[in-house]
Amino acid sequence: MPVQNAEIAAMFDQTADLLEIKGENPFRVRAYRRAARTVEGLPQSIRSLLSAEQDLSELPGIGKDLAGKIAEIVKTGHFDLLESLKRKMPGELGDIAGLPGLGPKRVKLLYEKLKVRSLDDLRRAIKGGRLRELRGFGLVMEKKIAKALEKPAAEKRFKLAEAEAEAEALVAYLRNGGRVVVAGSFRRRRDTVGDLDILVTSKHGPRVGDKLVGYDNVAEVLAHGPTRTTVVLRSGIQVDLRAVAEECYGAALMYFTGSKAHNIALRGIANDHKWKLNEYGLFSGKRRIAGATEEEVYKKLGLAYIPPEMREDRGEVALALEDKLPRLITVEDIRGDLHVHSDWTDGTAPIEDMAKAAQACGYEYMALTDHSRRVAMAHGLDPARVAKQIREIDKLNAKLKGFTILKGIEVDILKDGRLDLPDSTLSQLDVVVASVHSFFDLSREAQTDRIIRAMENRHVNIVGHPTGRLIGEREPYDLDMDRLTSAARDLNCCLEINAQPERLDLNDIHAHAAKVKGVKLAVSTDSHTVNSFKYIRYGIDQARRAWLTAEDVVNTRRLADLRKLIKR
DNA sequence: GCCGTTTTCGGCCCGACTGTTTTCAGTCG
Repeated sequence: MPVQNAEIAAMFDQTADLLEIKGENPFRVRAYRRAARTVEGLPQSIRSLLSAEQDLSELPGIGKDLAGKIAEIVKTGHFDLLESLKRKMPGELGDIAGLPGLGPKRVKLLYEKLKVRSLDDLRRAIKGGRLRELRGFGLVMEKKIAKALEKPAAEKRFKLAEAEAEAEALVAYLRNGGRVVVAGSFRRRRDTVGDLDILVTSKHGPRVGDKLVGYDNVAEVLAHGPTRTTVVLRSGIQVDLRAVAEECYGAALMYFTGSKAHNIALRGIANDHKWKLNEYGLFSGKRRIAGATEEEVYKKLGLAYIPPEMREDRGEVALALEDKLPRLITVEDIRGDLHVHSDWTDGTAPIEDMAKAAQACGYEYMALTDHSRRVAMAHGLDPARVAKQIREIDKLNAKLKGFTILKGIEVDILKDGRLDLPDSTLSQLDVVVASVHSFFDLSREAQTDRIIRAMENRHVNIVGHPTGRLIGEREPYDLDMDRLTSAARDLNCCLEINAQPERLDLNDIHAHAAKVKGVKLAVSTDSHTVNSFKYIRYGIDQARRAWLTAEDVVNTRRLADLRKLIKR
């Protein structure tokens, strides 16, 4: 089984954990972490880069040594350094370091003084009252750790849309005349959000922290200082509140938006100029030379303004230095939705209502793409009902002004890659979206073959929700994304970014990989109700994170151009 | 371990808060 990028990243992360506990040079530790992020965020698989004889040491944060180690892992499936570290100390030490209050130093102490090698060892040490006797530990910390062991912090990340609902309520509550803005991965529009980072500007900073502590939904207060307050809400989501003065707003917003790796890169640039960048501003000695707005700070650093969605240290800083950032797609660029259901199958509204809702979004067109017969639960259409629906759409189109309903289908991809409707039916349609709705657990090879075979049918214009994931509920099915995107390029078939908040599929990394290969994408809502068209912005969020421009997305085109573009 | 129009050696982001101390180390983001 070929090694995946994510597996290499995980090996590097674990290596970093163990090196850190061992007390290694912290910069060496950081190098492994940085490399893990680079590998993880790579648009292509390491395997394909190697077989194309690409020099891995050209990747950011990867030098000659790590390039060699990556090659070793791909070739052998093993990583010598990690394995020898694990021989010397238990691999689970990394898990222990994940507990609140426990970092590398204390874990090392636990291991050396109390022979704690596992979470169970730790439980026993606490029971025996041995923890509190260690230097740097105490009764309070012992209790905190015991509690965390008892109720393993559900390492939960929240869907962006869920976090948004929580954030909006909280922002409304905290509003105080100053600014209240949610930063962090929420502002970078990541598909899932681990915690809410809220920035407020106020002359009464400490009082805003007090107000947060008094919020109805607060379950626990983790920290509460004059400028920073951390709480956990009942839903389990953590909130970090930070108060700064107005003149620091821009620098603080950058600091709090992250990502951490992006911030480190910017601070490195500040360093090159003998300046210092922190959450209070950009400083030359003690003099603040920028900080009130983000634009000002980026400009002073010699960078173009980097949109939050790109701030992942995936090459955006280098592009900004050369003023070569892509112009990211916006919701306003979208001219139509190419994946829409009606009450003919599992949608809730008649075709006409869906069309009117789409038109109300300012769209020129939508493709009606109800399910095919195989998806029986949804009363999927057979050829006869498709024919009937086509006549219905013709009637509606004659009635509608300035709007076109495209005849379409979301045709089911069968287990062997054949389609659920005959070519004679598909050929009558304007837009064919082909999707997998069954047999999620095929082998990687079989699943990839299956979807490529479906794409080989020249009536197929778009592959719908290509990985099938449901965030937090169902893993993506096993796919060779490299082969899939190459096939999409060669066959001139589009891939979808499905904007349903629980799908967001393709994700940012895969969508970026597709773009890099020259594959066109469709950003669609998969709407089943008249109110779902608004989800388009979640799809656009991920498209922006994938660095897509309007050019990369087919449904930014006027209808005539769209027809030409998706024709095969 | 990475990286380089101030460097191939010597740097490597920066500050808040907590719990443990008696002036600060460790953790966290």
